[in-house]
Amino acid sequence: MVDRPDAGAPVRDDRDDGAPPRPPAEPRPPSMADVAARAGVSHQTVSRVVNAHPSVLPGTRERVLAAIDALGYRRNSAARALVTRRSGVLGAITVGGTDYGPTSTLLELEDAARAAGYVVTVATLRRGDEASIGHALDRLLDVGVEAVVVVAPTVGVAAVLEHVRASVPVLLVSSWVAGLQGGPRPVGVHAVAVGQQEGARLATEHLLAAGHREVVHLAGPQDWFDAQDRVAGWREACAVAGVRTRAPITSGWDAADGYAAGRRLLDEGVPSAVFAANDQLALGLLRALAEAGVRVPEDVAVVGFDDEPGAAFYSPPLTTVRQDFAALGRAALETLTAALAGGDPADVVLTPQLVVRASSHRPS
Amino acid sequence: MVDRPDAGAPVRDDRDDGAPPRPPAEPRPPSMADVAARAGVSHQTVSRVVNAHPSVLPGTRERVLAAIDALGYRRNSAARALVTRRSGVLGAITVGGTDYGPTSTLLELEDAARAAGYVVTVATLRRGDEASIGHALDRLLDVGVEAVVVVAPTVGVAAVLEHVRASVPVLLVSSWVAGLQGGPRPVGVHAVAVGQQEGARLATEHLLAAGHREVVHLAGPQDWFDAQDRVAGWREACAVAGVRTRAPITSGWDAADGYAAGRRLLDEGVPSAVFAANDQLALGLLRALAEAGVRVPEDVAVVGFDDEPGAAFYSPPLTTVRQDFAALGRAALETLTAALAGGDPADVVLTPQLVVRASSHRPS
DNA sequence: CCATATAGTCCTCCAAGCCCC
DNA sequence: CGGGGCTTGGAGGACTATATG
Repeated sequence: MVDRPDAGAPVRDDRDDGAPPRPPAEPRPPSMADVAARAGVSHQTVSRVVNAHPSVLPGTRERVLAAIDALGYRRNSAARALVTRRSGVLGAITVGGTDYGPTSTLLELEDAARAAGYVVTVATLRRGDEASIGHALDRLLDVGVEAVVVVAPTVGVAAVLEHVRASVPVLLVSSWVAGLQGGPRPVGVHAVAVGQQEGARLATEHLLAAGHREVVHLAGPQDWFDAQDRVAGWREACAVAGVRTRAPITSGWDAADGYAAGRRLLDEGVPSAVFAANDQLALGLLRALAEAGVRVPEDVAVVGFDDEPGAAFYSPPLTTVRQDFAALGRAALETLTAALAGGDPADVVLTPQLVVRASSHRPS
Repeated sequence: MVDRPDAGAPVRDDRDDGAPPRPPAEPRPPSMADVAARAGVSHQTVSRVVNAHPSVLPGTRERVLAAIDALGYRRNSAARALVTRRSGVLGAITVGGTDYGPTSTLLELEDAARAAGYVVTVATLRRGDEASIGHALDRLLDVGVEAVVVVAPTVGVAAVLEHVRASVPVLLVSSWVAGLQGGPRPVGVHAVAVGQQEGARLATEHLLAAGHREVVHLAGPQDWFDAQDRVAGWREACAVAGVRTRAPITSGWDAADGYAAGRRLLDEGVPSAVFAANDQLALGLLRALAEAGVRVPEDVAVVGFDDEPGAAFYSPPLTTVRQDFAALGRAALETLTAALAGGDPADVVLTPQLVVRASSHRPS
């Protein structure tokens, strides 16, 4: 229901000086001054109305709102950001393409951000190398984000964060402690995470409790903090149970990697239990085992990580570790708002949850 | 390597009038004027340098760059956007949570946008109802996006687009023609898509060519343009082959929906071929069939849509329709840049590709 | 050819003005 | 006549563009 911008607008009294005729200025969106003129008030009053300031008479407010509606006015975010020094924009860098974990985290983060009145600008990277992250960060800072969230960080962020020098708060969605061992954490850098190590421990303990004497780990790329943490949790659980470990099989995050690892296990000797670092790896593994006629869970028990949407429908349905991405997104935003308010919020670590399905049912 | 902002900065000669002492202003990021002062030039010259304007002496440029580096200056995007009327930001609305299609499209769009110097602000909606889309659009326009991309549109966008009245170009990633039947397309609204109807036809024809006399369609939610188009393609292929169709089984997009549909088929009578509207539906269907001891492809042939990352590793590996999301993202961005340049780019429809795997191998 | 001054962008904050009781 | 509620005008804010030295 938006009228044409100039419908009924008061005629501007162009000064009749000998100034050269202006070029036929391309249609400029209506400004606060236009609204003010139409409503017969000052631009300041219009500002008060749009910012819900109390000191405006109901009648005046009505007139202003009518003018706003008639002109189709929207306030100019650039001018607003310029003077308030606040853009209302958060930046998010995610690594890992369309993988379920990063995608869900971003989704929930954006949801929480929207609820808090922010908007999220993204840089979705395929690879987490230093250069990519550096460029992405630069871009985001260039467009004036108030804070940056790095989802699914790889070791490359460490070096990059030195460079940023905390011109805005930075939030890592990752277990920091395990990540950047050694160096002190730069100021202005915070962290929230679901306990990856704990999740891996849960998965491994589940298999060990079922009587398996060895749990092979199919690990993710080791330049990911999360992948490192999952290795650590697996190792820890095995150590506590006094079970020996072979070196984890390291690869990417994809089903194809899981399939390749499965082939390798079939060659080298199939263990009775495998903990895969994510569900896609587990899916590929399941496929390799099925092709070889190895039964799951009768011959091999398999556990994944993520509980991605299809996991309950794999063959067999996959036991896995679920992360509460919604809670993670909320925690991320709370941390960020606290940091933006000048505080120094503590890190948050959420607890993951084991979801038991058919792929791990029977001990050998 | 960023010095503290005021290191070595020239002392400002505060005027000695009786003005009240300013409050200890919170540390303001360095402005162009600060850089200019430090480099001993005017702010305009600094502007020239950062915008790679030719008319600057090499020596001057050096001094300015040194000052920029020393102060850790970055240009203020708000001020820049204010005067140029260009934010460098595109808005993207996606519907469908973490589903592979929308996610991939967004990823590739962002990639193309970055290459073109844009940054993308997202609103990731779970549901595509009118209110959600309307709010999301409002938010994006409020932060000053130059154009809006709507990924995976549902019928709700139609009404919303009336409302927007083309204050910025809008791009639908969807087959428009099939979508908003009837009403004329609003000006400033463009469309790019992978031919959904064609993809569905390819899938159905593949099954029919293998000798199946009936292809049951497991459809997606019918408030999605894409779901409607896939139904149309399936129907068209069946009609051409002179094969009768039962009403498609309509549901959501999830594996659980596919599973439920599978159970229903098991009750009502299992056809020899099923075309599922996406891979997750097919996955759920495969699971239901496997549980009932129905073999795929021996007893039932199954084809999906999307070729999501795990599809090649389902049991059995899934025949499906692949969409070139990278090309889609590029096409989207080309269309948008053309529209922003004042043109009226024609719609783009890309061709999908059938990927044949084990799930459809044998005719009955 | 290079550099500077000046105007203009649109908004928010601050101080001052108006009005009416 | 003075005060509170409502409104106004003017001063930035950081940058680009258009003349001017």
